[in-house]
Amino acid sequence: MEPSRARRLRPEQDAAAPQRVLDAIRRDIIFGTLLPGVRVTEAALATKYGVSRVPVREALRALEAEGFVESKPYAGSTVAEIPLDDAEDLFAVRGVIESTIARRAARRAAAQFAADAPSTQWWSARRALADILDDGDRAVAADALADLPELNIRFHLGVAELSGSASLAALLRQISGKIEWLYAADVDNRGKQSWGEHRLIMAAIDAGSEAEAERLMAGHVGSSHRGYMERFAAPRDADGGTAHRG
Amino acid sequence: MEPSRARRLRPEQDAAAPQRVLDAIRRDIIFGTLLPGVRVTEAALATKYGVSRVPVREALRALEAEGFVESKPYAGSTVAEIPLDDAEDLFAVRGVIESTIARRAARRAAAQFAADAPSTQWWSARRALADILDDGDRAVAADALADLPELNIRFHLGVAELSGSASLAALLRQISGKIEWLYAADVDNRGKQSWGEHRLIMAAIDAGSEAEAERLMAGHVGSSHRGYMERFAAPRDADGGTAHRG
DNA sequence: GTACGAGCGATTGTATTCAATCCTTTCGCC
DNA sequence: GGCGAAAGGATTGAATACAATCGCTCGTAC
Repeated sequence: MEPSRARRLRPEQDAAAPQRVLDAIRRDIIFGTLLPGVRVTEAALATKYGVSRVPVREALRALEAEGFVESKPYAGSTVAEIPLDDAEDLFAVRGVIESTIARRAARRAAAQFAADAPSTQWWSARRALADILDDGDRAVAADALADLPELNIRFHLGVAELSGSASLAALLRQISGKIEWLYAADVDNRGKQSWGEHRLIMAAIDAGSEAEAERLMAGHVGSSHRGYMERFAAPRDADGGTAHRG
Repeated sequence: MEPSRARRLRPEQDAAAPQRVLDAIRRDIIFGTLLPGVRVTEAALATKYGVSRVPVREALRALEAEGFVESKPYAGSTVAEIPLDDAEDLFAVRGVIESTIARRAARRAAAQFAADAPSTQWWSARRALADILDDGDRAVAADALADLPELNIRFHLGVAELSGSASLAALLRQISGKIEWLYAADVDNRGKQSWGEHRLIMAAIDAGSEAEAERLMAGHVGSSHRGYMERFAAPRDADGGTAHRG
């Protein structure tokens, strides 16, 4: 299972190269290494990550679907603008998706405990969530706030996994990148408090309380929403218009 | 330009081959030509559509992101099951996305009419919607219900275009395939009535009535939801379980 | 007769190669 | 001196070639 480094004498066949490149580029965009408007060429990325252009192409297509880059035929790709205008909509939709996910997860947890033998898949997802919660607590204790955006999105995706709804999980995955983007911009403000709410949500899911899990998740997302808007949207609220990208 | 039947002296650079292949495969899945569980190989698809494996790979990746196929490394892709279990969630999320889109579209329409010169982009989107509405009316009049699923999704995507929210449009595009899938399964039942509601929504948007547009769109999606569930989910409701795919 | 393992065919993942298109620069003309 | 058009370089899109992996079948041992 593990890619031993001794085995890599010639292969270069990772079978995960596109995913690795995708994560790396997205990370660079989210944390500001790649600034909006910058043009990215396939050849440069291929050289940077030590692969050929084919995996890079797949990664760029995925990033385009996620809204991180914009491409035109034969004209290349550029990094998209930070979606400030869309933040309001994004939070609204995210609230519904995540609330539904939380309800589903609680229902499924109850079903798993009722059954004689919980499914292996469910258990491994639950264990992964426990680890994520511990890692996040350690990061908070050590003031390592830079680690929180990734842990945050992994927690939410983990809950989606636990919910068992493939459609909802795919949808959340679709917008997870932008959520992380917005989260990273506000992590120094609300990061610690926000992380603390995760254990309450987890407890409600474990208890099988559908309504409680849904309510807590809605509140969790709503708080992030308000915090973000107060910090970033307030100055632009007066003119009532959108500030950039027409 | 045209793919001559002579030998491929020149490789025919379409620059749109992946999109064409993507639409074709998705269409085959939606309309039942490709049945769930069937294994699809890249080579076969490449031969069928007269392209190489590279564009086929891109199309398969996109289909995977949309949830139409499932892939494992080195193990190939299979057509996913019809998402009956997820239909409930899908309709719920879709309701929020489309309601928000309708509200946004009405707001933007009012802004366009208030300005001296509406933007070219807005006008072309509005014109396209008018054509779609006419085409749909003709299809209904001619009892050509098979045309409605595609026209339906084009109408809703067109409204998203009109809303000006790139995030919401991308999100709707993400689930549009499955919406069309569900719609096609129920078009003989609710197709005509459902189509008639589109002009009411369009009128509310043109009038700039945000609340009205949102209300109508929520009702429109909600009706589809109820109709679909009454037809497909009711028989399975008694046993309280999910029937397939765990 | 059944279970286990090695060999083989089939299929995917990536690299390399070549054609088509776009963008920039420069040359010619007004 | 300014403007327009064509040529060249740069970059993307697709096809072909090759390496790595998986699933299946056949053979063998128990």
